[in-house]
Amino acid sequence: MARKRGSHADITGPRVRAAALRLFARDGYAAVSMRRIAAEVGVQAGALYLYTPDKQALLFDLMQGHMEDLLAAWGAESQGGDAPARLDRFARFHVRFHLDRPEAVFIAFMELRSLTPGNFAAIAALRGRYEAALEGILREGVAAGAFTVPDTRLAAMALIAMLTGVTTWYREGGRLARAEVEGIYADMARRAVGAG
Amino acid sequence: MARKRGSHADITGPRVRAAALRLFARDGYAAVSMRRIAAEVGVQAGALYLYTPDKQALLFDLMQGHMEDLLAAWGAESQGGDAPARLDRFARFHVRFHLDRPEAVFIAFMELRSLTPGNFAAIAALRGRYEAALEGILREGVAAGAFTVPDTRLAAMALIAMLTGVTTWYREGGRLARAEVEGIYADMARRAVGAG
DNA sequence: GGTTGAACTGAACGGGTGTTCAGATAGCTT
DNA sequence: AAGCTATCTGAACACCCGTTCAGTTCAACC
Repeated sequence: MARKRGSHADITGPRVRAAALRLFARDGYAAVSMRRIAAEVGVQAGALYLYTPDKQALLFDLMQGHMEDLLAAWGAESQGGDAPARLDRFARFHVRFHLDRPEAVFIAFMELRSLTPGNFAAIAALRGRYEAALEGILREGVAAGAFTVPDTRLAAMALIAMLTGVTTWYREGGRLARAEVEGIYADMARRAVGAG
Repeated sequence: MARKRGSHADITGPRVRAAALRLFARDGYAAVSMRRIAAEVGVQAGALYLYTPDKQALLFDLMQGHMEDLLAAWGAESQGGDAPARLDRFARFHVRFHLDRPEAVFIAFMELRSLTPGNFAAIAALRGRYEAALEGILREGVAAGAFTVPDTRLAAMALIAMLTGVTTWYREGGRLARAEVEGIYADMARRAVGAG
């Protein structure tokens, strides 16, 4: 047999990435085989190589796309306001963004070690830009006397870890609504840096 | 060939666990082969099965041991004091304990999905007890009017995520000493829950 | 100093891995 | 209606996987 009915690159390509995202998030990059991804898409393993040069590139593209989405989304939302206002927006944005794409977040965090050195460096650089964005807000707040933090780098890492952690326990339809969760995290972040 | 010179179960057993810990933490459970672990110990793959029934049990034992160590260590340190004092001790303890065993922490956090359902439930239960310990402190503090937290469960998860995050960036011999890091994290935790 | 048994080897088992590629087909273009 | 090409199959490649086990060797005991 050969070409399937109604098959199309525009359809299969995204389906390959979606299947890879789901499976990498659930079982981990190393534990997922190309055959498994292909089965999810309803195709033979060889067909995947029409859409990715290899398995590593599939992972890298997912992670890079996620980090670029993250930076672009924050870039669109970050402008204006003083440090406390921007920290509040950052916290809410971070929680919202991460709750919207738990699988991509999970992969971006867990599969760094599955990247080849070159790919790792590229993702680490993108991540560094995001961390620097938060640290910039903290430095600005410290300079303006609005925040009390002995070390802005440490505080930025601590806040990001705290906020990202929401994905480990939050379940849709649970006790708390998204908006409440956003608000509570933003409050904790604000207080953690000593803002009134 | 067969038995090595000076070989002994008392020596090889711990070496197997140490090698597995190191490799699982670095490359991930699924990405590490039994042959790789064996090579690290200086033994053939078959010999590993004198020390573990299978690969899954090797992972489970490492994780269970870590969680039990964690609970026992906190149990020995938790007694006495009011809620703010206990929260301070918890934060410092958590940071210190995690900085002492970054590899075990990494595995306990990352490899939950590599566990069989039964083993997962066992580890999740241990983890739940630890989270409950912190939540207990928070509830006590709220009842005494010392903390302001709208949701103790959320706050407990947020604090643990924040504190555990120290392992992702802290490097020995870096800019900050351990004691400083402990103190800063404890301050952030205290303020995050609205304690004076 | 001979015997025993714990510790380990090395080969094998069936099956899975990422990746390649010649060949087949479905749908678009002309 | 014919031809073309993007899309996909199915088999094969060389290699790695976790696990088992008969056989070998060394250290400790009697």
